Amino acid sequence: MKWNIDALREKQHEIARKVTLTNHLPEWNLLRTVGGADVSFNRFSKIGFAAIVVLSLPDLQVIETSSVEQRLELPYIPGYLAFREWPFIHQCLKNLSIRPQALICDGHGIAHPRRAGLASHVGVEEDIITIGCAKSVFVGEYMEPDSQRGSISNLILKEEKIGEVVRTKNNVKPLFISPGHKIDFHTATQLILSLCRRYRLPEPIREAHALVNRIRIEHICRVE
DNA sequence: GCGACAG
DNA sequence: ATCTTGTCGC
Repeated sequence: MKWNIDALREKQHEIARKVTLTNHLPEWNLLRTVGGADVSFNRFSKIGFAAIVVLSLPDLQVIETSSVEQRLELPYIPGYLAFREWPFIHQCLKNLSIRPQALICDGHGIAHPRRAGLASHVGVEEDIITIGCAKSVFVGEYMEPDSQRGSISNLILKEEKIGEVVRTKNNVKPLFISPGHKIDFHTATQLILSLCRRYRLPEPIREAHALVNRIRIEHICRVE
C-alpha cells in the first residue's frame, strides 16, 4: 500500500490555492441549515464509518442525516488527514437531499502546514462553505484565552494568523477554529459559538459524532 | 539530528 | 481515532 506523499503534498498546495477566506455565508436571518460531519472506525479494522447531521437554525433540530460505511484506504498520517476522511464525507454529502449552507468538520481548516486541512480540502472539493473545528492544536502558537465562554485568542503560524482559539464553555478547554473555505475568521468563530449550547462542541458535531458511533457499535454486534 | 504530530 | 471506571470540580 504505497502512497506517494509528494503527490499528496502537491495536491494540497493546489487545494490551498483555491481556498478563499471571503465570506459566503448568508446573513444570520437567512441561515437555515448547518451540517456537522464526523468519521469513526474500529481499532484494527479496514472499515470506517461516517455521518453528517443537518440541523435547522436557529432552533437546532435535526432535519436530515446520512451515513456511510466503507473501506479505509489510507492510514492516519499527520498532515494528510483529509485524504483519509474526505472520501467518507463525500459519500455522505452525495446521499443528502439537501446541501447544508455550511458544513463543520472535525479537524482544522487552513490551520495546517500547507493551509489545506480537512475542512479546506472538503470545502474546495465540494464547493461548500466549511469550518474547521478541532479539539487540539496541530500547528501554530497561541495564548490561552480567558476562561469565560466567548473568550478568543489568535492562532499564529510564522507571523500569520491561521485560526482562533475559542472558549465555548466556561472553564473548559478551548476549541481551535479555522476557516475551511468561503468564510472568514470572525464569521467562522461566531457561527461556532452560536452552535455551542450546553457543551464544548457545537451541536452539529455532537450529533454527527453520536450518530456515527451508534452505527459503528451496531456494526460490531451485527458482525459477531 | 530530535521531538511534535488534526483524527 | 480506539481501548476504558471512577472520580474530582463547577
